[in-house]
Amino acid sequence: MKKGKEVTIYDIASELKISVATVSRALKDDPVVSKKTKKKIFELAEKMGYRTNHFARSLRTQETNTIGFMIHELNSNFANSVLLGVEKVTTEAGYDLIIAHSSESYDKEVANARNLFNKRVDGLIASLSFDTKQYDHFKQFKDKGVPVIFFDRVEKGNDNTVVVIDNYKAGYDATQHLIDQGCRRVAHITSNLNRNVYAERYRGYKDALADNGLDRDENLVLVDNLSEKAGIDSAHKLLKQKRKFDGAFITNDFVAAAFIKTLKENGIKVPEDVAVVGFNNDAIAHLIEPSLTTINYPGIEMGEIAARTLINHIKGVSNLQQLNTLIINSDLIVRESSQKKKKGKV
Amino acid sequence: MKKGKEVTIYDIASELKISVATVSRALKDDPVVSKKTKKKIFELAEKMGYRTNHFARSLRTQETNTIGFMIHELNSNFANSVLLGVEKVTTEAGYDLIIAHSSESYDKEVANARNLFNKRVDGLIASLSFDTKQYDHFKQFKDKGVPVIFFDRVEKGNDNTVVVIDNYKAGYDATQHLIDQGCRRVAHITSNLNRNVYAERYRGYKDALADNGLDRDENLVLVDNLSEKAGIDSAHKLLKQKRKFDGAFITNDFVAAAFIKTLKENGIKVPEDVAVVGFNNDAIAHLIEPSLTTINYPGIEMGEIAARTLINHIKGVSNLQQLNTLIINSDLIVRESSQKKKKGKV
DNA sequence: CTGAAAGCGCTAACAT
DNA sequence: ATGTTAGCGCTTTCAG
Repeated sequence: MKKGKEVTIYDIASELKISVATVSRALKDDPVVSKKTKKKIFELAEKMGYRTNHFARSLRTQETNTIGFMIHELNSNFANSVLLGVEKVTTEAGYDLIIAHSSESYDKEVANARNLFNKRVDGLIASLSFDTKQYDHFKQFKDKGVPVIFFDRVEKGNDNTVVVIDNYKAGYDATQHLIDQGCRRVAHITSNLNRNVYAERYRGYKDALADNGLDRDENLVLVDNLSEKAGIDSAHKLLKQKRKFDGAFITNDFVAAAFIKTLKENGIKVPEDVAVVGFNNDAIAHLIEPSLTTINYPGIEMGEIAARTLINHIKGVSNLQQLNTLIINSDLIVRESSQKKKKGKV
Repeated sequence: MKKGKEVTIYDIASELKISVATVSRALKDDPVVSKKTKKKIFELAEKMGYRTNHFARSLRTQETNTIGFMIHELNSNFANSVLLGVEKVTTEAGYDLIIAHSSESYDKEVANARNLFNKRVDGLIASLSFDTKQYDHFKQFKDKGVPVIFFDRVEKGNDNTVVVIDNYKAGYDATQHLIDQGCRRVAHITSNLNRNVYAERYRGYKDALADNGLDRDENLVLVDNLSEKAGIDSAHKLLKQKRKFDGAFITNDFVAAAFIKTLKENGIKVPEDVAVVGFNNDAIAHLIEPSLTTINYPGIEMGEIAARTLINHIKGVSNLQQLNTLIINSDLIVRESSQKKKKGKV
């Protein structure tokens, strides 16, 4: 950027003895320009090493061709899957992506929102951090007419467009499956219940127990931070309780892996003594022993859908106002860790 | 961006009855502007909801404040760690990051390079894809004076600045460790030997064998694509060979996990029958059983160093020409999967 | 189908 | 310490 002169449309125009307007039009493939002049222009542009100046263009058009991606953290399989999906779609559509992650901090999330706002993204795809309870920092986008799509961790009870899975159903199915396997005291290890995803899964868990006439024991519900340590600690806590538990629905595969490992180290057999269901279907799920029953959470798909929906809205192909909630399929994948009854490999 | 008028420095200037130049200077915190006027300007800017127009600025200054990040793929732990490190540093320094991944394809890599070049990134951080054998697509950056730093998969034999670990040493240490544990026939599962990382690890492997007076059997060296399937297939291939093997140095933890799982399914004990060393120290390494001995490959650190070095160069604090190779520490982490002799948990 | 010219918002000489 | 002004490269009316 510093050395050497950049070729501009003026250089091309004067070389070809035509006007910059024509060059500008030709470069955008405007049908109003004749094939002949277009050809000349393209060839010379290529030859001279011309590259469009996106700043000049954005300055003029007031469009940035940039999409902001706000995520609670960047170091999980799920987060990366979503990013992968988003990146795929935005790249294909010719948009740049600015990534900002909050490390689960509300303050950082606010700062990121401000930054992306100042960078004038054309649209925003966001997942909330753990402790976000206020949503004023998204208002500036709405005020300016910048579309926002939430995914996974979404702001509930508002007219936002959100892309989610049916977390209630997933929680219900996971718990029901454990009950079907003969579990009567099912623990639930989850995270901040202010976030829709965990709240909904918890609700599914509770309803499944109730629907099967099982008592619920709040001592079996542990809220932690989805770290590996959380899995280890939770296992220890549950093992210390007098009343035994025979199943666990854990809202994250990594936590589940650490949990199972800890159980095994303490002589508890999985699934014989305790059946376990995880969440996400991370790659780790089928590599540990026993392989982990889990809920498939298709991050790539979620990212693709969020990005595609946003871009369609930006381009005016569709309208976000018309749709509020996009629900992506998620399924229970049964592997060894939960099969008390019919044992089998997957 | 579309609705509502944006506030510009002209609005602030006319409101305050001063010149735009002063406003511009004040906003950049230029010491030449008096404290008093600065204060007035900041307050009004805040009140009016002013936000700098980065396009106008970039158009003027010819600086984009953007850094390009080219990576071979985005779906590995290592890749994400590097991204995390890069993102941290660039964000702190006020740079935007444009991410482009090649999915291990040379053609895509070329296209990405072109795109980032056209977007006029101020600098580039890149890791090469599998089959990249030609490097012309990086020439355009050098010609324009845009600094490029390679990491991990680097272009060798050139005067590029590269950030790497000592792959030779890592390969040597891993192999030596297996030999120390009593292994005599050590397999090596690796990937495309055109890439420096795998070539160097292989060289370390060979030298360690030689230095210990062990024969090398090329049938024990398998080149594959780092997929999970590669781990499974490799295990089957090795098991089919008449001559037994008693150790394996595998250039990727995920492959190693699948490899070990396959061995176990075939009644082979790890580490008793076959000792295994992986590479990367992914989270999975200590969650599988037996826990996996591996080489710690600090991706976050690598990303941070690459980004910091690049930015220092851009800002003129230091000069890339002066340094060619930055080597990051990596160590062997001994866990259960390799300990034939003294068993112990980690 | 092509051209002339204004202007997007900012910065940096060059004045004062 | 502050002001004037040209110009970064592009798009887009408006005219022809």
